[in-house]
Amino acid sequence: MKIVFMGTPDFAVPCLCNLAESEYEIAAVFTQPDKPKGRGYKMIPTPVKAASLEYNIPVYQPLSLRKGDDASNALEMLRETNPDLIVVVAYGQILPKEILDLPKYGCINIHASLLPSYRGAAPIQWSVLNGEKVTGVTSMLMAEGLDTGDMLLKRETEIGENETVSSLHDRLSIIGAELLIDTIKGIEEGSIIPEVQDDSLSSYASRITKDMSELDFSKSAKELHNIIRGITGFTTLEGKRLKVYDSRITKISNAEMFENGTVADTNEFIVKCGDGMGLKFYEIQPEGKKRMKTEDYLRGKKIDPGTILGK
RNA sequence: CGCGGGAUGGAGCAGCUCGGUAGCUCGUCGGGCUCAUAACCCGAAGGUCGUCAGUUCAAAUCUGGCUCCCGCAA
Repeated sequence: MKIVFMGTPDFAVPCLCNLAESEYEIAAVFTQPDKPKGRGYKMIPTPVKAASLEYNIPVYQPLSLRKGDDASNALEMLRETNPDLIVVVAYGQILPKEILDLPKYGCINIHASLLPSYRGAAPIQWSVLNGEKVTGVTSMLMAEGLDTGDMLLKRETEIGENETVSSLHDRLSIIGAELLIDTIKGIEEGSIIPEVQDDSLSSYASRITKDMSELDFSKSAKELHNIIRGITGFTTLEGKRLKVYDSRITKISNAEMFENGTVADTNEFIVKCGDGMGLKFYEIQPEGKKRMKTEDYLRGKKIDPGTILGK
């Protein structure tokens, strides 16, 4: 079985590695072009590119698969390669019909949700954001619509009450890598019966934007906790940005004494939220500093009683 | 050369403006108190103040270069 792999971020790397170490042949890897990123606008290779180079697999980075010279070159290259299967994992580009129809077994995709729920760009974040208790990974045959193809295999996993997006992401990426191998085996053996998605049950996980992660303390502690877990919250403390990576919901006494967003307990960094519950910050990152446990932060920094966040 | 913050015993910080004895909150180790303890008391170890050079009688502190970390923006 000759395979072409398409993927870009960290999530796709375990899939690529599993495949590279399997009996299957990866003829080529497609990933998004390097872009100037980060401080100083340095060019950073995508995680999938970095991994591909480790395995000495040729990497292609067309600007687009749908239009321009890059697209026609890519199509031509794919025709020459003539893969039996194209595997797409968080590639970040839409595949045109000519490519979808090209491989003998078609194109399959690994998606980090239990389809038809959370189709789209940010399924992991949204499942945490919405406080879901269960999520999973689905493999599917790709169709022209976004994550609408027929489903092949699924695997579930529970989301812990205080689980953060990073641990869930890592777990799903491992599960996805296993599911990918199982799916390919199943396709070869012809043992999988594709299942059509019920569009009436579908939901869409749109891209996450900056403003969504700003902590608004008029919201309930639970909502804020989910934002922190799902997309990392931020607020301001004494005019400086404070990222919040991990938190716990707690009760606070005399909640009515405090305005929303007040640090009700300065020894533990518990903040009063809109529903009268408290949110204890567990892991934070002040501007210009490293990410650290709140416990460590408070050893050096004393918060003035009555401090209100976000102002 | 996109804008900005930072590097001080194991952790988190202060000290730098106005150069001259290394500080704070913890942790660690030893001892004490206690039925007991993460509580309390006493004591100890542990730092060439990121790195290289310069100014100076004297540099954590002033000047310049370098390395690494981080926030914003993309």
